[in-house]
Amino acid sequence: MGRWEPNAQARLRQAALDLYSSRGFEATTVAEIAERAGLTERTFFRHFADKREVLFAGSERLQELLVETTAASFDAAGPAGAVAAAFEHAASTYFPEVAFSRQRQDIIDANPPLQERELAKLHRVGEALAQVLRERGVADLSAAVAAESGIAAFKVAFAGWVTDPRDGALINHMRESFRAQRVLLAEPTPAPQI
Amino acid sequence: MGRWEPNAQARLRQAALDLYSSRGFEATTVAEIAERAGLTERTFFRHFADKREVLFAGSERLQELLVETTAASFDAAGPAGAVAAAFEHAASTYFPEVAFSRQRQDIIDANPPLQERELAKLHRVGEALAQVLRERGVADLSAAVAAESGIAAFKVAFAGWVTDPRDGALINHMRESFRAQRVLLAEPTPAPQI
DNA sequence: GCGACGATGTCAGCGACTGTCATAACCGTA
DNA sequence: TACGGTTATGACAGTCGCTGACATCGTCGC
Repeated sequence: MGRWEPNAQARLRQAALDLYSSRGFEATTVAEIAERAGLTERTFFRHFADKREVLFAGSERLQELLVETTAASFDAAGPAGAVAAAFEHAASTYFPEVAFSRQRQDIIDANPPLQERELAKLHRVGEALAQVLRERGVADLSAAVAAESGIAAFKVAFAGWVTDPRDGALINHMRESFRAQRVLLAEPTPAPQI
Repeated sequence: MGRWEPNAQARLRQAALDLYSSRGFEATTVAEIAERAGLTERTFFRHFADKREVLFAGSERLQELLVETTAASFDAAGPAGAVAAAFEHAASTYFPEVAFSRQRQDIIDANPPLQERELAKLHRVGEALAQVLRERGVADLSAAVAAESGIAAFKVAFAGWVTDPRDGALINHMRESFRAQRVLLAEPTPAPQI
């Protein structure tokens, strides 16, 4: 396929991860990444849209997975239930080892530009899930709220998992997070006026 | 204050908004903005951290407001209730006219980099609200979930408002969104296994 | 008036990202 | 085996966002 060695993209990703971890994201130039991978800067930008995207390539898979499982469990679980079920299913099948996720998250947490990209990816996932719900007859408002609320619970669960892996597998954090959400919002306190 | 004319920052912001609206965000260079404001590119970056920040300067005010009102209504409303109350209060006091918000949102919606920045700002608001709750004895998990869920409802409400202003004031969208969230998550459907 | 201080201008430079064209490897086909 | 088409890469130039360093202008207190 490539000109010389195979797996150009994988080599670029590995080189980027190494440098981001050691020198830091900002202090790493794309030229350095390319050089370490035995390629040129221009080639880097043919494989990744920008310097941040290296860390997020493959996230479409997660979105597809969530869309599929949400659609699959919608009839039985309803909007919010289907979204929760999808995230819990993904928690036990999609995510790599804690150690890897942790290393990746450390890089992201240390760099605002990367956090922005991560949030944007999650937001797109939310839009995709809302779309699934809408296609199944859920009203616009409810669909959006169910999807965004699912994202909210996921964010918290994932953050808790990488922060404190000794609490157990991601699936446990996920269940806890969704449960806490139900408990908190089930309280019959209509927001009072100020 | 300034060297020549006053209100340098306001002039820069206005110039940026005009150009972003007419030519588009990408097609506008910082040099053009500065020139239109009668200043230099370097001065632009003394007033705004980057090209995107022009659209988000002042968002600290919203965060402060939300933090204050969440703290104020916590005792009476509890975690989720206080967050909801804060957003509903902000909805009726903070946000400018629909027309202005709409124009601004059009710019943001048309440019992924700006969406990223907006999501990042909202995320920081969520962190601040979670911090408020934690300081009042709410457990980490519950605090984070309550705050993030509030952000979720707010996002939906705001999007609905700027999309369909004929549905009424932002406060109405906000109440509807939080109500929908309570209804959706109150359904006694524990997420079933897949 | 004079000196401290804050805001602006000027200049040089790095690095992310893009467009364009040339070139080297791969693939099927004759 | 030679050939032509396709695809990935290299090479080069250029734009633009953004920063550091230093000079300069205006304002304010004395």
